[in-house]
Order: sequence, then C-alpha cells, then structure tokens
Amino acid sequence: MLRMSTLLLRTLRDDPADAEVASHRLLVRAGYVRRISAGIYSWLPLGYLTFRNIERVVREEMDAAGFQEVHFPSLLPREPYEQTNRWEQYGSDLFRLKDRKDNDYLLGPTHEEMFTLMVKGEYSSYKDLPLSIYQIQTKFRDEPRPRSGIIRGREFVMKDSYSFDIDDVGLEISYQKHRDAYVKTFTRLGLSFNIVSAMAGAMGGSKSEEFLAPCPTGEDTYVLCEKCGYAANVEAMTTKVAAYSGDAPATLEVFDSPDTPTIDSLVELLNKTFGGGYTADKTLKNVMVMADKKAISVLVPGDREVDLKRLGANLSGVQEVRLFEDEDFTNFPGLVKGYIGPQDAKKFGITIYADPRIVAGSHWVTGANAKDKHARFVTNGRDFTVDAYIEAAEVRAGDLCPKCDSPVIIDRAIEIGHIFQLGRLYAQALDLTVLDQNGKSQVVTMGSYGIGVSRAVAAIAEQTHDEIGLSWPREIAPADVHIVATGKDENILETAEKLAADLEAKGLRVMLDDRKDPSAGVKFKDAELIGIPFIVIVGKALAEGKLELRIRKSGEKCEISAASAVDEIYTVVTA
RNA sequence: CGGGGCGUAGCGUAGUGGCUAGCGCGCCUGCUUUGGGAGCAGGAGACCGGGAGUUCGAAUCUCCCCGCCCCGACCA
Repeated sequence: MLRMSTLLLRTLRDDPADAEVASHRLLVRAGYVRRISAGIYSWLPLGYLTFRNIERVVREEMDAAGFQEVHFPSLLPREPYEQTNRWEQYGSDLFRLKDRKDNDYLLGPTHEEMFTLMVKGEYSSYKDLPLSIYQIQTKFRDEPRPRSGIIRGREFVMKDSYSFDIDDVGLEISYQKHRDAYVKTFTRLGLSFNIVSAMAGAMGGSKSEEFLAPCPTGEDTYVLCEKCGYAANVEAMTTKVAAYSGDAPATLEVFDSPDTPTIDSLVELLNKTFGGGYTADKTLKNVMVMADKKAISVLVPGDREVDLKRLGANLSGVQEVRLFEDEDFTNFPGLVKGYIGPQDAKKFGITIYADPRIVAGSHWVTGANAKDKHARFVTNGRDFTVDAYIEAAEVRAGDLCPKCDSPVIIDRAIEIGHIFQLGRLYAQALDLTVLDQNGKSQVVTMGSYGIGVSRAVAAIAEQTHDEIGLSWPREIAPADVHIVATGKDENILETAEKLAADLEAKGLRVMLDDRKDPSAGVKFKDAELIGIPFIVIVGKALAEGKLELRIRKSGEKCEISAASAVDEIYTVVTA
C-alpha cells in the first residue's frame, strides 16, 4: 500500500519555469520526475511505478509473441561500432569515453552490433532461425537539443528487438509478428496511435513503419487521411496524379520577361502579357541541388517548395543534399539564376528529377536559360526529358490521399515505436552467416524494432491529461484506487485504513492519503494532479454511512454505502 | 551549430549602483481550522550560476566561462 504520509513525494503548486509541454509540467508538478541535467531525469516513487508498469506491459507482450529477453551492457567498446562504420557515422550524437588505458568506449545509443554479434557467437545453422530477441535498456544519445522533458532525453529507456531470418520471406513474417505485438502493446497502454509508412532512413533497409501517438505537442509531423485512415510520414507520402488530358500544347515559345526572378513576379507578368489565367502552379520551378558531389535539378510546380528532407529520403544512396550556393552556379555558367529551364539540362550534364505532378505531355512556363527570358508551352517529353520522378515537393494539408483521393491533413505526433526491415547491412558488416540446407553460407537478414519506454510515459501523459492534472489508464497508473481520508475524526481514519486493506486483499493496488495536516482541499487537488483513475473519499458523508467514489477521467461522482464499499469499488474498478 | 530568452532559498518570483536581498508556495513550532491548494503568531532556509574587472560601494555595470529553456538545423 502506498501511504501519502510516508511517500517520497512533494507536489508543486506552480509549474516549473523550464517546462513547456503538458507531460513535462505535470510529471514534475505531480512529483513523478525531477530534472538532473538537460535531457536527464530521475524517477521518484510514483514515476518509477508508472514507468515499470509500462515496462511490464511491453515485456509481457514481447514474451507473449515468443521473443526472448536478453541484456547488454550500456558501456561498450569501440571495435564493433568501428566495423559497422557507426563510430564515425554517429558523429557527436555518440557519448564517447576512455578508460584508464586510453581505450575508446561508448555509451550505447542503440545495440544492433551487440545483437548481431551475440547471434553470430551462438548460431551457425539455418535450423536455428528464425530468432527474435529483445532487451529493455537505457540508451544514450548526446542529442543536439534535448527537449520537451522526457519526450526526448539524452538518456532514455528503450525496448529494442531484432529478428534474424535466413531469407526475405522469413523477415516479412518476423516483421509482421512484431507489428502485431506492437499493436497489442500500445493498445494495452491506452495510447491512441497511427501506424504510418516511413522511410528506412539512415539505418538502411527497406520496409519501415512508425507508430505515432497523435498529440499537438509532438515533434513529428505526418500526413493523415481522416476518411480512409491512410497515414504516412511526410517523407513517405506519395503523390496521386492523373495522366495529362489536355490538348496537345503549342510549340515552345520564348518571351521577354525582365525582372522576374521569382515565381510571383513571373505570374504577374504572364497575366499582363498573355491576358490572365496564369497561376503559380502552371509554372515550373527548377531547384538546383547538390546531392553529395553531384548537381541535380529538381522540378516542382511553381507554387511548391522542394522539401529537402523528402528529397534526401527519396534519393537512394545519397548522404547529403543541399541547395545550390553561388559558388555552385559559377561551375555551371549556362544556368542563369532565376531563369533556369530543364530544356538544356542534357547539354549542361545535369540530371533531372521531377515531381510526379510534372506528368508526361504536360506543358509549363519556365526559364529559358537566358537572362530575362522565359518560355511557355515547354512540354515534358518533347522539350525536355525527365531522368527520374521523385517525391520531393513539400506536402500540404489538402493534398490528395493516394488511396482514396480525399484531402489529407497534416497532424503532429510523438513517435513511440518504429519497426523496420534492416536487411543484411549489419549481418554483412559483422559477418553473421549461417549454413543453409545446401551447406552454403548465407548472410542473415535482420529486422529492427523499437519502443520508447520512458517516452511512452510522457506520450500517455500527453494524451490523457486534462487541465487539472494527470489521468492514467488503470493498467499503468501507480495505483488502482486513491483513498482520501478527510478530517481528523478517528472513525474516518479507521474506515479509510480498513477499506484500503480490504481492497488490497482483493488484489487492487491502493494509495491511501493518510496525511494528518493537509486540508481536504489540498488532498483533492493532489489526488487530481497525481491522476490515479479511481478516487474514494472517506469524509463527512461517513456520518450517514456513505463514501464518495469519483472517476478521475470523466469527473463522475457517486455515493456508495460504506457497508458495501469494498465490493462496489472492486466492481467498478475492475469493470 | 544559427536565432531568441533566462540563471536570486526546494518551487514560483521582486529587486537596473547604496544600509541587514524582499514576497508567495512549500518546510519547522504553537494555537485555531478541516469538503476544494485554510487563518494567526513565531521560525529555519540564498557564497544572487562561476571567474575576472570597473567602483568608496556590484545581485545590479563590463568581459570571459558555465548551465538551462524555446525556435530552427539535426535525430535507430
């Protein structure tokens, strides 16, 4: 039984000055966590109970799916990370340290290497596969900017799993098993979430999905179709286009367009010169980009910007993308800033990527590659050739859902889980092979699956809190029932004690506010702030043989008879 | 790393060159109170982020450093 009289807990009346988002504010005010340093937090008893409940749910679901729990150190040697090139690649996000002999170590930001090596050390036959193993472990990342309390810390707890299969079919099955387990886990945690298709990103690999918990303070944006439920990471959103259906365009026509380096100024001139009807989306913007060392041109409708993140994610094998700088233009004297068109790209040796909206046969107004000159009726397939189509234009609310054609919205969310098919990247780098049925050595294919355990505490707080405090789903709350004894009357205290003991005997987790000093008002406020789902008040109504039961979430209150309180409360709580 | 803001008691804050650094919450003692963060009285608690400087005198001005928050870049 948790007793408020002895619990290490001090609630705060004021919001901490350094907390912005609700989960951070409330977790600090309600005495769940305390900040130690930027992105580093301590858990007080209430917080740690909650944390462990989440951890327990995650563990139970992993075990139920048949995955085996293992545990790795946080303090790791450099060598394995050297082999996968991540000692370099991770850059300054990696916490590095040296031992007394000046050897390099790191604090694990993620454990692909360790898992791979563990399997390599034990297994060597296809008969041993498939295998899925996981751990729940503290991870360290020296984030450039930790923020939002425990949503994004530099030290945090994550459950990470890895699957090992002999072939792609097996990987797909393992992936689905994890996906199913995640759905169960997050559902049990009381989170509302969307599964969105994502890009595999820096980890390499192919198929990838994120579990996102929608909430206004989330730092991930994603695309959601409210009609059909399609959800995608902005990077992974695909564009729906129809084939060109207009008349065959007139021949290309170059015209004078002085002082029109921007799309706006160009549209204005077009309407003046050609009698109206022109809008920005009839023009074609040629955005020059350096993709690693290579110059490329990205074509998008004039009313849209290029989203460099989307571009980078969709250009396979490219590390860095950046916009052209003045210096780059000097290397391509044929390109006139503000008047670039795709017509001469071949001549300049520039690869053309185009937004899918630039459909074959469509015609555009675009630069004529000469100062103060534009061209119209510039037609895709006739006047220029697209080398490849790419999803690189910014995504906007109102764009059409690729599945059902309804307008999508852009929503914010917290990423609580991420699953993806890693493939053979790590197995290859660390030489994890098994013998197949023919006695031939095969590189194992892997999947990687993460759940932010500490982050889930914050995500649930974000989704369930209200103006007056936290409000936990029962399964993860620090207790099932919060009994508040008001007043100093002996009978009240005794009744509350007995009720607490009886409820506990029935298997409920009970917190009892047996503090002598605080007034009833203080106790009510604390109970609401702390957020245990059921609150029972033993107070003045006891004179009439009544107690009061309150549902934290809905605010409902009802009187119950003291005589039958144990059963009544038990029934309501376990309903 | 760019832009903005902030460091004064456990928490929230006032104090822009002048005496012993003020207030609220919380904490301790006593009395009163006890269904919505109570009242009265008394009390403890601060190297004013650190260092250097200017000055008769610095929480206050200057410089450097450190830490923290927000936006952006970044982020299995």
